[in-house]
Amino acid sequence: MTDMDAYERLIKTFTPRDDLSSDDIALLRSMPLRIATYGKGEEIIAQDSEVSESCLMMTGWTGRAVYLESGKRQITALHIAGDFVDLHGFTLKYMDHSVVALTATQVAFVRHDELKKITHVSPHLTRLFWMLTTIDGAVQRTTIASLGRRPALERLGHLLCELDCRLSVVGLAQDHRYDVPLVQEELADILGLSVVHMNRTIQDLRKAGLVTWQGSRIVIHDFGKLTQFSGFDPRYLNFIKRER
Amino acid sequence: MTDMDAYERLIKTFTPRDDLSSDDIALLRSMPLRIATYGKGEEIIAQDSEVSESCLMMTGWTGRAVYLESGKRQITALHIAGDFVDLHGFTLKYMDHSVVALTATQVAFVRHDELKKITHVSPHLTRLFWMLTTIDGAVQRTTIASLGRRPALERLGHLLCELDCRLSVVGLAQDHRYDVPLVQEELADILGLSVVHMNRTIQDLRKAGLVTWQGSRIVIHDFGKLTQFSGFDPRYLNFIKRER
DNA sequence: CGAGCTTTTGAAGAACGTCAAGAGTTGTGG
DNA sequence: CCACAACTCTTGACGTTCTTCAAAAGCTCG
Repeated sequence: MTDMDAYERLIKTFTPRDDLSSDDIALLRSMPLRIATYGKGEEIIAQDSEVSESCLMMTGWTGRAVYLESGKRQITALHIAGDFVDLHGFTLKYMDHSVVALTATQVAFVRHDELKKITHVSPHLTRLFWMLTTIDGAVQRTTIASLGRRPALERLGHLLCELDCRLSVVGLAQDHRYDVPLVQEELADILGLSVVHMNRTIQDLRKAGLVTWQGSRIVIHDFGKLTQFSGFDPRYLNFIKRER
Repeated sequence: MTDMDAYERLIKTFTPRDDLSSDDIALLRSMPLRIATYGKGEEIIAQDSEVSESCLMMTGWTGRAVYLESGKRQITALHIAGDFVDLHGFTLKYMDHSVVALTATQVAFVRHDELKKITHVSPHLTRLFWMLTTIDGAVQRTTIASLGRRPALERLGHLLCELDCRLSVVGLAQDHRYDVPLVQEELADILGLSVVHMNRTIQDLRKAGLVTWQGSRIVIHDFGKLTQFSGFDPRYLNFIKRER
């Protein structure tokens, strides 16, 4: 994990969803990448800015944050290793949100002119990059359903199930155990709750015996039970290999 | 409006965001379309199904509905003329939500093999189709921010501002007047509220003097005031012409 | 050890949901 | 054209969920 290079990281983002040809891989490897690091709390991309490159997560956690006029903040998405945080910037240019490093973070930037080149030479890779943005949309729809129709406890349970799946795929969770290096205020901004209610909801989840949660370490005791309780169905994550 | 053909409709979806060359237009016109109509309440695409075509809205209103185990429903997006409701199905195939006709509806289906062909022959059109799905993502992020951090009244105000903008572009709103052919239960499912609270929120909005709302007819008295009140910033809709 | 951050607790209130019923509207069949 | 059924909107009463304010307790790091 530690010494995985950025190209391998990128390749491993695609392979759970479709096979890559050796030409595909060679083309990916031909793209220049710019590695950058950020400290905890740093802003990687500013809300309302215009972008000409997009960033792939190597290590750490980032979030997409929307700051409202009221001073409130909503984190609309959480990103971990292998996620292309702002690939939508390739077609939009305008950033409707900021990207913040929630932990120390290493990312690899790809210039948009390189992505544009790919749309000219590889329809298949183009569709795969496109797919990454539509999977992102699927995750967002699930978030909308959670925020709109699930009470706090189920919302939290659903998030933990999603993180379990996503972290497992990149080797950051085993046996339904993983670290969530976020403070409760950040979790509250993800789940649309106040910090106080976030804290009480976590305690409720503990009391329900569904998870052990000490510091940043989370252990899900009965994953099936948690998925059922929170209405989690992993299919929206599209971890399925098919021709795309 | 009434006798606009499906190709014109499609072209008009792109042109507010980027210019099309005559080759682009010819290519779009070469795609076979299948026109279909649906009655109010009919399901156009079933949740959890696999799709091999995507549909462009010609007339009417549709919504993306997620049905939860609890029996609750969340409408994650609203679609009107010119919207490509399930273009993400091209890269995902799996539908994590259903598409329902909220009014009588006419749509044009495009087969995915035709879209695939486009990825082989037109990088530019490919990026434009891709853009439609990323704009969709931007709208979803705004929805997440609304559901997570805005109280009911502002949430409703924000929705009305968004609809005003989107309907105006396709000629279905003038002078901040338009029709919303939805019952309050549907609005509640969009805004994540109960029907009763939806009703009271609409009444609050009326009392605040911000809109007149009789039957399906909505008149926004002071659009600037409403945008300010609800924190609406239209930039996320990406109605800006630029090279994509 | 102390400052600053994070978690936790209590108490009070606001926002929103649920239940139940009445009023208004629309559509349909006789 | 009327009557009735079904749907939609509205209102009231009450309960629950969640927020806000305030402060205490625990943790971390220099």
